[in-house]
Amino acid sequence: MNAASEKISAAMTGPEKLAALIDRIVSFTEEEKLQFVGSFKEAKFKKRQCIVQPGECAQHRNFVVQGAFRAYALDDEGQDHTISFAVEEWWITDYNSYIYQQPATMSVVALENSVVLQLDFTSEQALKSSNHKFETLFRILAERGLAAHQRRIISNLTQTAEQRYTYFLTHYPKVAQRLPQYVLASYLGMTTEFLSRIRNKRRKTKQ
Amino acid sequence: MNAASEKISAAMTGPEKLAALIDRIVSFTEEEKLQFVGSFKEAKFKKRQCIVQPGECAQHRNFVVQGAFRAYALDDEGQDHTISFAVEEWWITDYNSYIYQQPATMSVVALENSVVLQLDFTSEQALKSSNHKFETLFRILAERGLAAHQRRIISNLTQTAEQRYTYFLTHYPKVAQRLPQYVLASYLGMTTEFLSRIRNKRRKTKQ
DNA sequence: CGCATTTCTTGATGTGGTTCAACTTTGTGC
DNA sequence: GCACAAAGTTGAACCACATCAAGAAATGCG
Repeated sequence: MNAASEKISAAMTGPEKLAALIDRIVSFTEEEKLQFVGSFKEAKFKKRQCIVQPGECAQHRNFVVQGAFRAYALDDEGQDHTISFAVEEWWITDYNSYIYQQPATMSVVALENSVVLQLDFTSEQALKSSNHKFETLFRILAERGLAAHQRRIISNLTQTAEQRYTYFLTHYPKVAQRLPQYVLASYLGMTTEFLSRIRNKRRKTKQ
Repeated sequence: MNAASEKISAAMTGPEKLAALIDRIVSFTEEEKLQFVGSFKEAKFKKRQCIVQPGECAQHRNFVVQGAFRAYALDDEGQDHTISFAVEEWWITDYNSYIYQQPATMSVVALENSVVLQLDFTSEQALKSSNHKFETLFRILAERGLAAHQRRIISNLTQTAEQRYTYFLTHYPKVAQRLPQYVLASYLGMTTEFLSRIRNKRRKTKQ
């Protein structure tokens, strides 16, 4: 079976998921996939465990095999803001810290007991210089991330809290159910109280 | 003289600026720099001229040689929001449109009479596949853009309007003077009236 | 199971920032 | 250099969303 056409399913192992994912972005040989996936190490984290801490350098790019994580930062008043999150087959780290190898400004924690595949910075450099195709893969990942971040900035600037929630709900219905409300609220740039009110209001008008 | 150590100055030509810029990111031979820069075409735009329009595909990645541009989107009420801007030696386009080659959602317009070097999508693909180093260069540009966008999202989520303005002012004092106030205000996520009040208040408390 | 902790809800009140409108200043094309 | 357009200012009213507080529900864990 050709992994390029393979749908990623919960039944697959972590390495299988990762191999299938990269094969959909750039076409690889079996050996290349093995080399790529072999550069990652599996790690398990319990709920509330931290994989990146402010002040310390983000060592890894993390591919989520099972579970969920969120990255958050604190403001001057100690308020918590969700910068990004990740569920199965998504990536997460403090990119600013990872790519510049500087101390992180945010925390990344497990929201559930989770399994990830971790690629450390040095191994990533080795992969990229060993094969043009790996360089291409990371370039595409970065570009897509850039485009997604730009869409989020547009959404934050142009939409109201309720519009952002509605958008999220239609595009990520499963994730919206799975994330704790305070995580979703702070990701969308509002308080948990306000999101509660929005949901309440929508429940009433819907039926 | 080695371009890697060369400071970019207003006296340089567009191609010289571009060559110096890429050489600071990845080390290139003279031929490589010529090949890279040769793939760009110079174009001039008058103030208020549009280089990307909503509905049409962003054809180019634009390197600003002289002048200034801004990218903006309109919300449901027709309000104008500055998504990004660029002055000399910065890049600008609708990335989402450019990388996926889909219709743009935003407009990019010249804020002054300007000169740019334009790389069209097909030429960019050719460059990337012809040489691993070019692929690396674009990967690094995308990564840095991603990190910058993430910092902006954090700033929008965690800071007040005044804090964002203060931050901008200390980090980009010249740009802050050069951009029209309504552009800066909508970039920072506030109205031009409110930025006017912030500036006014700061003038009073400073002296 | 049962107790503690975390998460969510709801109301009352507060505020950072917007809106609208009228005016002043600055820039620009002919 | 004048006329008109574009950009910036100021005040008053308003609103989307935050804050605070207190209780209810859900979750986790010994």
